[in-house]
Amino acid sequence: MNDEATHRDFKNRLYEQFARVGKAIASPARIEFLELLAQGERTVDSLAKETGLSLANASQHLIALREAGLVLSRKAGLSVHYRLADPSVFELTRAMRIVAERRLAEIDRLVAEHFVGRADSEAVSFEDLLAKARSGEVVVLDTRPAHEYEAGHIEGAVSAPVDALQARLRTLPKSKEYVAYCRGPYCVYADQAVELLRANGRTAHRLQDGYPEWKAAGLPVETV
Amino acid sequence: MNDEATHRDFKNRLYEQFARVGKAIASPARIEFLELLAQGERTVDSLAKETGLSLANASQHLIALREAGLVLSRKAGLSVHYRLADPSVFELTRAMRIVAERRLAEIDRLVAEHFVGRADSEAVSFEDLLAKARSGEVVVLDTRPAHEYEAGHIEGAVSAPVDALQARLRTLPKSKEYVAYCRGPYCVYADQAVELLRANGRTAHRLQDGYPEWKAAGLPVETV
DNA sequence: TTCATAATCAAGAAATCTATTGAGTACTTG
DNA sequence: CAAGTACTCAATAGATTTCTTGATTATGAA
Repeated sequence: MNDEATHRDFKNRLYEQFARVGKAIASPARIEFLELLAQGERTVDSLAKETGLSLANASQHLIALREAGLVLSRKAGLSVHYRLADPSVFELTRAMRIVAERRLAEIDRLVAEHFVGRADSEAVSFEDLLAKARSGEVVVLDTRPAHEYEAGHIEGAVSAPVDALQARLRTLPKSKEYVAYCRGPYCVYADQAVELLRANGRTAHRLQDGYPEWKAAGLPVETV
Repeated sequence: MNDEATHRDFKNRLYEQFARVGKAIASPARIEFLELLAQGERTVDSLAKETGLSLANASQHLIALREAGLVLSRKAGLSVHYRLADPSVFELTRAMRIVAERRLAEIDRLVAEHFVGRADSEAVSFEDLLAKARSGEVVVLDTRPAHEYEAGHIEGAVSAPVDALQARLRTLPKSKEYVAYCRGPYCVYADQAVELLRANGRTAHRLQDGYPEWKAAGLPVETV
């Protein structure tokens, strides 16, 4: 087929290409962007503001992600909207997260410290939610910012951004059961919502994972 | 739960941990090591020789992988043996490969150039092989170096390193059908074996993927 | 004990990556 | 058209990564 030297050269070039993808997820800032983009399309400006990075810096990171093939962009008016290029990109971030969770003790320490009092046993699994949803007794609350809800949410979920939840309490009857979700396993919006709801006499639980995981599992979603 | 600043700090620390894993797969050399380690345990020296890196350099990369939690090591006599720390590490490399294949045109170009004449349609899928194996008419050839076969191989496969295949031809009757596999989709040993077998009047096909993929799929494996 | 081997450590040069700053471009609005 | 906004580009300092070289440690063999 090919000689030894040619083959070594091929391998080197191939691994170099794979490494382009690896390098893309080698920076905390870019990993955070990928997590936010897993919720839906976002502009450079909005990503920069949410993460606290300067606009120029955010732009450079996004360009790096685009050059590694992980995201795509489109220009609309003044803004440039970035989005994940392929579902496989979310799978990659998930694979990275799983390795980190299994192998880095530091993660356990951080999570235990930050989510004091969060009992994993209280979280509702996707199967549980699907079963409850059929019974009609459960209200699913999307606690992410409104624009993320609009970009896509769990079928039948109601937008209830955690900032605005207090004001919406009147519209949430005590007779119902609530399940709150947000961006993913480390997102706190759902936890905060559950806390607030319980403090106000509602029955509420957190969904085990977030919207991107739900969507990746092929479960029903809705876009406005 | 926690205030805004504390939460930002938690996120930063968390993404930093994820990035440790990302950084580990951001180097072509380390990616190659992970692919080799997916075949089974190997010593620093053997990895250095196979990849052409200096011993010190190989050692440093392996230490970096260990510190990121991706591999484990054990000392036996003079040698230190490294191995993948967890099946999730192979899944991570696979996720990276899939993103690269889907998103980087350069990969298609490289593969098309290097594997001239390789028809993907000729490859045998895992299901095909399982069906054929039951009929008993197929011989499965492991074309990797002997020590990789010994570290673990597809159940029922015969070790037939491609270097030694010519000499073994006499023991391979023309009446049988052969399926050759090796390290993975970009490994050429199986292609070379198929070529040699066909040139000598045998019916031979390449298996679609390699041993690590077979094992990850939960299909039957054997260790000596 | 002496020697050889396998691996790691330590130090340094070169390359690469990251964040910042300031300028420049494209587009929208008044 | 002028002003403002969103983004990118270009240049740069500082940090990090990579590879090399030579020394050091640990183990096994003679």
